Formats: sequence, C-alpha cells, structure tokens
Amino acid sequence: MSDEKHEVLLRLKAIELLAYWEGRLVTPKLVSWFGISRQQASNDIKRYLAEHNPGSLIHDPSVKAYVPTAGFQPVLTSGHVNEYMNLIGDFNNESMACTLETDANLVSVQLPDRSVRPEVVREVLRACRSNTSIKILYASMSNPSWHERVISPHTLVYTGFRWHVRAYCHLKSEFRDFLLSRIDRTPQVNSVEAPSISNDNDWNEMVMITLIPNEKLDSKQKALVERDYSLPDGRLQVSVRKALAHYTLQRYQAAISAEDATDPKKYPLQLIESDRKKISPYLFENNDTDDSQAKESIDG
Amino acid sequence: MSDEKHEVLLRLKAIELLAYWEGRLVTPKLVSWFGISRQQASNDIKRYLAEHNPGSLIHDPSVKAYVPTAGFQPVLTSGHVNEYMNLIGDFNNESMACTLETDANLVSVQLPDRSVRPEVVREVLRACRSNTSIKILYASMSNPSWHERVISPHTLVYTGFRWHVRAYCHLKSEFRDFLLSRIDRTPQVNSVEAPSISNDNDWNEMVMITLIPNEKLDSKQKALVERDYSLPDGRLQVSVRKALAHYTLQRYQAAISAEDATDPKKYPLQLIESDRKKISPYLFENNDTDDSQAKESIDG
DNA sequence: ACTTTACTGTATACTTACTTTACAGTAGTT
DNA sequence: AACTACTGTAAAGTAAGTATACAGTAAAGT
Repeated sequence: MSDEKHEVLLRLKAIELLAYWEGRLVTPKLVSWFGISRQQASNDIKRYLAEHNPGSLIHDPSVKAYVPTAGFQPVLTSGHVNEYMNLIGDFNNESMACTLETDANLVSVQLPDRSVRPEVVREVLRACRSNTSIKILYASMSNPSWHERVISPHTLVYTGFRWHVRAYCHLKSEFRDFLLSRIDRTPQVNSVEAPSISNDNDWNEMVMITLIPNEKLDSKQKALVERDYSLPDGRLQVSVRKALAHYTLQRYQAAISAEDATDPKKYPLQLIESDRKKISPYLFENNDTDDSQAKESIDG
Repeated sequence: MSDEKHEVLLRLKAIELLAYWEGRLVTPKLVSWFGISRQQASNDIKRYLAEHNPGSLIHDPSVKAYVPTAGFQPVLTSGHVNEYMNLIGDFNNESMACTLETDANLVSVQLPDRSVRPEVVREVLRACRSNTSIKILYASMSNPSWHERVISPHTLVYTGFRWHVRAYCHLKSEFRDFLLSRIDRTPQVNSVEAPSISNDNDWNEMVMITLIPNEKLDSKQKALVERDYSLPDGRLQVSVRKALAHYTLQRYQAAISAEDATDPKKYPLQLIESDRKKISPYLFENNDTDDSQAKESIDG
C-alpha cells in the first residue's frame, strides 16, 4: 500500500497527525515545516486522501482549513499523542533545553542530561554487534572506587531516565546492567570470549506484571486512575523482560512495596499484591521491609 | 549555511549521528532507512563532508566504513544521546509498545499510555490558539465526581509522564493544571472571556532550582552522581517556570523533602536545602511534614 | 459595498534530485 | 583465487519538485 518515498511518507504522516490532533490542517504549515511549495503541500493532501485515507478530510471554507470528518481514524500513525509531540519537536529543535518550548502552545519538560559520551557508546555498540568483550573502568554506588572489569555487552537500554548496557560481567560472573555514565575512559577491546545472549535468562524470559489503582483510593478516585492510565478492566497487564521489570514499574511510577503504596498521591498505581513475590527477584533493591538478601542495583 | 531541503538535511543529520554515536558509517544503512540508492547515499556523505564538516570523516577500508576523525564534533546535531535514539526510533516504529526494541541492540522502556484522546486535544489546542474559553466535564482526585467547569487554556504541557493543560479556571478563579485524561466528552466552546496569559504569574515568572547529590552519600558516591547527571561544580542549576518547578524536580527524580532525601538509592539527587522554602509555594502537595496548607495537586 | 486577509484550486514550463544500469577499486575471509 | 562487503565514477531517464500566473470562497476590516 504505502511504499512511498521516505520523505513523502513523512509528510503524509504529518498531514495525518495535524488533522488528528489539531483537528485543523492547512498547507502553510506543511510549507514552512518541510520547505516545500504550496502546490506540493496541496498535492500531498490530495495524495493522502486518494491513496491512504479516502473521505477522511474535507475542506471547510468557514475555518479556512481541512478538518477531519466524523469517524476519522489514523492509518499511517498509531494514534498516540507522543507521536504528535515528536513531530512537533522535530521541527522546533532548541533540542535539549530544560523545557522544550515549541509551538507557542506546547511545552515539554526535558532531561538535559549530557552524561553519556559518544566514545563510550561507540565501543559498547561495537562490542554488542560483534559479540565481543571490552575492558572498562567502572565505578558503582556499592563500589564507588574506579576499578577495571571485563564485560560482554549485548544491548543498550534506555529506561526513560538513564542509559545503561546489559552485559555479562566477567568479574561477578553474571549478566548485569552498567550505567553508561559510569564508564570512564574509552573502553578497550578484550579477547575474553563473550557468552551468547541466549544465556541471559533474565533477559530472555518474560514476566507478567499487573498494575491496579492504588488501593488507598476510594472507588471514584480509582475510576479516575483507570482513566488516566487507560486500564481496560481496572488493571493493566504488561509482559516484559524480567531484566526490565523494575524499570517498567518505575516508568509507570507504580508503588512496588506496601510501604510505597501508602502514598497514593505519589503512587497512583500499585503492583498487584500477588505479584510482589513473583517480581521481587528482579528488583534491584527489594523494597519489602523483611527482605534480607536485597539484590544490588544497577551497580554491577 | 545549511539551508538544505528538509529531507536532505534529515539525511545529513543521520550521517552525523551515525558517525558520532556508532563510530561507523556505511551507505547501506542510509539506503535502507531512507529508501535511496547507494549513489545517493554516497553523494550525501560527500555533501556532508564538503559543505558541513570538512575532514570529519575518513573512509577506512580495513573496517569497510567511514569513521570519524580524531576531533570529530557534531555540527548539525546537539550531541545528546536521545537525538540518536529518536533517529533510530523513527525508523523502527512498532511505536508504542511497552518496550521499544529497535536496532537489535537497542531497547527503550516506553509508556504505552493511550488515555489522551484527540477530540480533547483538538478543542483544547483550538482554545489555546484563539484565546477563548471552553466548558469541560472534569473530575480530580480531590473532587472525583464529574462536574462542569469553564477554563481558559493557554498551553499544553508534557511532563515526561502525563499531559496536562495550563488554564485559567473560572470556578476557582486562578490558573491551574488540568490533566487531559480527566476531561470527559468533547469540550464545548464557551463565551466567557479568557484572561491573558500575561496574568498567569506562576507561568511567566521563573525560579532557580539548585540540585546536588544526595547528602546521605559519601564523597565517592557523590562524585559518581555528579558524573551521572553531569553536574558541573557539584550542583545543577536550572531556571524554570514556577508552574513547572515540581514537574522538573520529578523528572530528575530529585528528593524534595528531607524525608525523601533519606533514601539516596531512590533519590540520588536532592533539592538544596535553602531552596526548599523558596520552592514550596510551587509544589502541589508540600512534602514538608510541618506544612499545613498543602496546595492541591493537578486536581484543579 | 469594497477591500483585505487567509485559505483553497488548476495549469504551464523548467529544474534537479534521484534512479537505474554498468564498470571498477580495495581490503579481508574462505 | 574466488567471494564478500564495502567503496567510487559515469551515462541516460524519470518523476518529484520548483516558479509563475490566474482564479475561487468565506470571513473580517474599513
């Protein structure tokens, strides 16, 4: 269907996103964003209507714009707001300020973190792809002195907050997470054999996480939380790699321990109680008060 | 300088990002990402070298790729990792899965939240732009029954976690934040006059926030935290709109109250003590234990 | 009622970025 | 020596873009 050229597709997506999210589509916006002529913008809209979403837009002279028709459904995009925000962000790049002020009516709170250095990313990615090992100078919260260790990385992970790499640690003899910002100097290639990713069980195995509205809330408040996070039947079930379980819970700002759950303003969501034991082996520092063998954090 | 056509610029940026972050640039990647021919990819690389960053790349036959030269500095991009990640994300869109698995070696933990509906965004944005008012059916945590209220919105805000709109509330007679997911039905246009954005003091005035490593950490650990968040002289100073102060602190996962700060694993950063009183008027629920008149959250 | 603004549409001819096809070079692997 | 995985240059053809021009509709300003 849509084997358009790349940039054409990009423009068609922009057309859809503008119509869907702004409810109003005009050619001058496409002209200024993409640096194309007005005709071209006009043609693109017709193309979108003809080849992708017939009858989805009509020109309304009274608002001097195209507007989506009643049952408008996106076909080139997913219908997620952030897709719209990314589009706008792409065309307004003061990039990584603390708050990104884009479209005069849109603001996004950013993390202007610059701690990840390209030399590190390059070597780590290279090792991931060639399935080899590297020697790094590392420090962690539990072992904050700089020390060398040999790791065999397989995947870079962005948790929505920080970057780390999933790797086999030849010092601790297990797969662990290493924060990129804590790797000093450029990693050195190392000849130690890299174990296959298939041996990383916590990576390859999935675990089902069930989130519900915080039980300290009353029923009306719970109904609100269900809206906020679009929980289909009062619960959200996500299946994630065991190694990513904790990060996923953090991303949802979900209360994990019973103690966390006492603060419903801070944690509108909570992990379902029956999952706590199931999940606890995959948490870095087990928040359960009676847990003795807390697993170390990202510290490696 | 770089008044290239839009898509050409996009490809040149991709060239720079690949060289900078992967340390290895080959034409086939550009060919598959952009659907261009190999020659074109070749031409683009030459164009980047000739017109934008002379001498920045050399072809190394031994690795069968272009590699950045010693002092490579990006000129078309900001040097922030997330720019690289966005690029890759753009070309691997299973979009809003729970974890976005892109490049075989890259994973990003996502928030597959679908609670923001386009009808709401459209009307809110329209009101923002035309500086008019709308009547919404709203519910909040402190007032969880559905009720009507008239608001005059001026800016959509993404906090990195949820979407809200900054608006004057004609019920409470002050500027407040309204979560988009808690607006039911399509908002209705309303003729009540909308106050100017210039009256929203907490929006227009900035406040300086100073973040430091959590003081419960020892000096070595603090040094690590300084790396993690690239704090220049052991502190990070950001100037933000007062109305966005709380969200910014949340985004950094910074401990605000003294109580929060007791858990350095959860809160590696903390707000500097002398800022607590200064910031407290702009926090929704003041975490200070001795505070009596806690301001309501986003609840409007 | 007239003009201005802010959108839209269609038609011409010209430009150029890009494609296809073809031949060629270098380095490392098998 | 053959194969892979990159690179380069050169020809001719296409289609997506351009500029320029003329025209229509609705709302707002005078």
